[in-house]
Amino acid sequence: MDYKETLLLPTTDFAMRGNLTQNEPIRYASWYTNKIYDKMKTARKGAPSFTLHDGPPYANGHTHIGHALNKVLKDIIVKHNYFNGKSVRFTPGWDCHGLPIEQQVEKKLGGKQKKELLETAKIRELCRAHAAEFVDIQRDEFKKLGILADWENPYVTMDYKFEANIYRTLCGVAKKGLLIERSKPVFWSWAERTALAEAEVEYEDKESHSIFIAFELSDEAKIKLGILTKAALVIWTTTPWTIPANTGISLNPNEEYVLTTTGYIVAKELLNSLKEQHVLGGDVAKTFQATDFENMLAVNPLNERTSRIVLGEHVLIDNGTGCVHTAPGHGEDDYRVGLVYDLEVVMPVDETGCFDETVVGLGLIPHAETFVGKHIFKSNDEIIELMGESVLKVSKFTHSYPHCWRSHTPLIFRATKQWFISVDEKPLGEDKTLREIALSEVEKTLFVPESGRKRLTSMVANRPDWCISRQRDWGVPIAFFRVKATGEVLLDEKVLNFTAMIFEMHGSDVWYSMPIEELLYAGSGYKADELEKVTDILDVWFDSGSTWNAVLKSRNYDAGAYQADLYVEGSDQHRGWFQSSLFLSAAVEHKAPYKGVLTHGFTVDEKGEKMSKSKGNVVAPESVLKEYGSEILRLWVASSDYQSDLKISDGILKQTAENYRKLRNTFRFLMANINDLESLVPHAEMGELDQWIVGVAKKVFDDTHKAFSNYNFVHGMSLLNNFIVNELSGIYLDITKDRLYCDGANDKHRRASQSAMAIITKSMLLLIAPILTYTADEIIDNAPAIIKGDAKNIFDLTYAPIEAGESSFNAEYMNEAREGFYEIVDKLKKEKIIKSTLELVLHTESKIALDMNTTEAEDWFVVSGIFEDKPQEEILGTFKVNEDTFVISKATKAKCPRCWKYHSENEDSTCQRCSEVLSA
RNA sequence: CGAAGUAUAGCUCAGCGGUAGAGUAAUCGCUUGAUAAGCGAUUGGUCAUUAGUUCAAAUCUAAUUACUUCGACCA
Repeated sequence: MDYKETLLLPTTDFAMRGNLTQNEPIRYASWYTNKIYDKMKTARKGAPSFTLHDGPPYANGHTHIGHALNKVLKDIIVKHNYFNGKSVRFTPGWDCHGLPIEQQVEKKLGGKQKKELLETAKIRELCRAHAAEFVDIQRDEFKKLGILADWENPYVTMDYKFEANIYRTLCGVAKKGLLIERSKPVFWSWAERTALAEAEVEYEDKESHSIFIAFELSDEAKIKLGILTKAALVIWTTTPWTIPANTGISLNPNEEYVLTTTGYIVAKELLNSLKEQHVLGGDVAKTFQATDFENMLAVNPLNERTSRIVLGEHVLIDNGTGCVHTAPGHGEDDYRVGLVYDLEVVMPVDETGCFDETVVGLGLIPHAETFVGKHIFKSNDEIIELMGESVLKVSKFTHSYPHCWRSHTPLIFRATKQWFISVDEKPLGEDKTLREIALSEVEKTLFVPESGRKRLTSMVANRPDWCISRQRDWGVPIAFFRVKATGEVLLDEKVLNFTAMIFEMHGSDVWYSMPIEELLYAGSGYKADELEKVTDILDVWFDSGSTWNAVLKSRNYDAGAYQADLYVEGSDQHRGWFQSSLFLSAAVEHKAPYKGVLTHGFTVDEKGEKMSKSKGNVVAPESVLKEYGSEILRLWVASSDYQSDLKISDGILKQTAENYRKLRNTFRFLMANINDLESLVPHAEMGELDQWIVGVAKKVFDDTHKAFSNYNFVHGMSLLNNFIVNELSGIYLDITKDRLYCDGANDKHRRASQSAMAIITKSMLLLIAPILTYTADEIIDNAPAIIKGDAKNIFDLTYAPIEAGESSFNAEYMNEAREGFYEIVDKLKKEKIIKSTLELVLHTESKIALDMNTTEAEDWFVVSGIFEDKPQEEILGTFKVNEDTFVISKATKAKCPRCWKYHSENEDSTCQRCSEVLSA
């Protein structure tokens, strides 16, 4: 007789294989059509809230694996909070303005010349369309990852209302008195008449002058230094045309400088080299520290203007003279040191690269009138000539020099009027500066990992004023009116409010298309023809830095609360979004926009190297979805340590897929085993092993849950995985098979073990639901009522910790016994002495083993008996636990044909238990 | 060049002063009543390198190397 039919074998419709690549898109589509995100909001109405504020990716190009990591991580965190009963919001966003899009559009148009033929308004229209296209593309790509968010109402920084709110944030900063206008040098192409970005600069060879010039110390300085002779600092430069704009000379604060017998001052280190070059002669007359010269004055030999001696770490002593010509209007380092010493920014060059009236007004060059309108590069020789004997040496040489990438003409550094947010001013009504507010807010913020705090702190502490203006087309305009006559900017609140209102209705593009009179409200009292528009746009960091205001504080989105609970971005955003958001929020609201900041590393290949097309190690999200499915990608995110860089490769994904199968199959087996369970057996009535596994599960799930709540998913997943492999699947699910399959359906042992499994299944299901949401939802589709209740899908459920009572089971001892037993069993099997452990019985003096319920103890070892007396049969092996000996021998009874335990009187008849079950 | 982070078995990660751990992969075996599954056993590491502190270092300190990120018209 075949007894298989009389057993209660596991049954379920939940497939062993997920077939994820096929099935995920179907389920995801149903989530979106059934508006699951909205239902999640309804389900947690009135519950405590959790706001994760999404940082906007740039709406250009397809998403890569780094985007996928970022959004999946956010999704896991949001869902973890949701499944723990919180009311969650996740409004995704996109950054839409900025140069890269402008450049893409330019490329499509076929070059800058063609672009310049178009009106700014038309260019902006094309940029807008480009960004909109990629918002759609990226949104679809994110949705394929199973991310639940308000995809219908994302925030898009080019939306009219959004642009208006960026502008309002700017006005808010201005209202606090933190907005200032100041000159700052930028890369400038005089041929193209435009500022350039670093990426638009190419280095090419150029022939330049090499010129040494002596700046005589002022008489006052000489007196202070006790110098009676001629004494001139010698500077070296390759750009004679910047000498008119000289306002300082920089020395290295850590160097010694010498006065020569011939009356020149240079760095001691460089004296010999300068003598060899025949720049100057003589010997050391006197030695000084650089600091001796600080704030003293020298005289510019070209125009007799004074030049302040300052100290700067940027001064190198590997060439030149150690005395660096400093013109804050024409150099980045010069500008910075100039800020420290408050040097005057002189900038007498117009946008075409010619000297302007300034040279006359300030008397920068003798006979200045002849230089007005003259190109700077054509003025070099004349300027050198005008300095006469102060020029110690002139030569020419070829070096690598920045050039414009389009016109291939040499660039210059040119100071232009820019808008800054002053970091060291106090916002109106506050007694701390913006920087101090930001720093104290960083202290209050939660950082994951903690090292982010230090990183952000040092960046906030050291950053200069924030230059927020850009000379570009595609951005939110710094929409201020300037009075033509005075240059003064109108910050009239009513004017600003009206502009914001117009932007809200028509978008900020109208700044370019509408005439001034229409941009002013009726009855403003200002005359349009006396005003001009500021045409600069805002740095895109200002856009994203405003999202706390435009998204969380405005009522335009259902996006959660300001301050957000958490910001989650890559570690590069310490200098980006975390900082721009912090400063704007601190400026206007005097607090950080976030309570917590979580950063993750970058995705790299298996060797830890960054992905690049040329290396061929790029893992595209699309190919992962096609090969493995989004669940595998999500599990990869959860099982990787995101605090440092995340390695991904095909091999790593294969391993992740294996782990997924283990998880999936464990759930399948659990469900299959409890499919006929209708009510739970109380904990006190469970067997020792059931109580034990429930207790272990409780501990593990509590720890896992805690790890997840601390955003430590790697650790949680590893705890969970260990439990599943070792205790649950490895032991408990194996040793309870006899009672589940062979006992009567309603046998108490069977029902108790099923109850333990049901308790574990439900808790574990909700634990992994934030990560493997697709799978959890599929499980609910196939789950018995004892798990499912009246839930329609996984989103109807909430995680609850296991409530476990006492367990008397001595797990440590019994585990050791089990290991000792299986070592011997392995040998017996390899020697073909036995095929199954059920052929064996144990004899022991162990109180712990003997005190257990006999069936429970047999099942623990999967043997057919445990006895106190000595074996009659041949001893097959012995092992010890502590001082207790266990002896293994063959069972004396016959194999029951139904349950395979050696409990029968003969091989043809079933054992007593099975006989009873069969006759019932 | 400067700042920050990371480095433990082929892979993913624990351990963070007291004799190197788990899972996975690999190898071998059992099982066909979880079966494109399950169970067991075995192999595998100078804890990046070097030098210190200490009775004792994977763990603390310093330097070095490799990789990654950041270093303002660029998201």
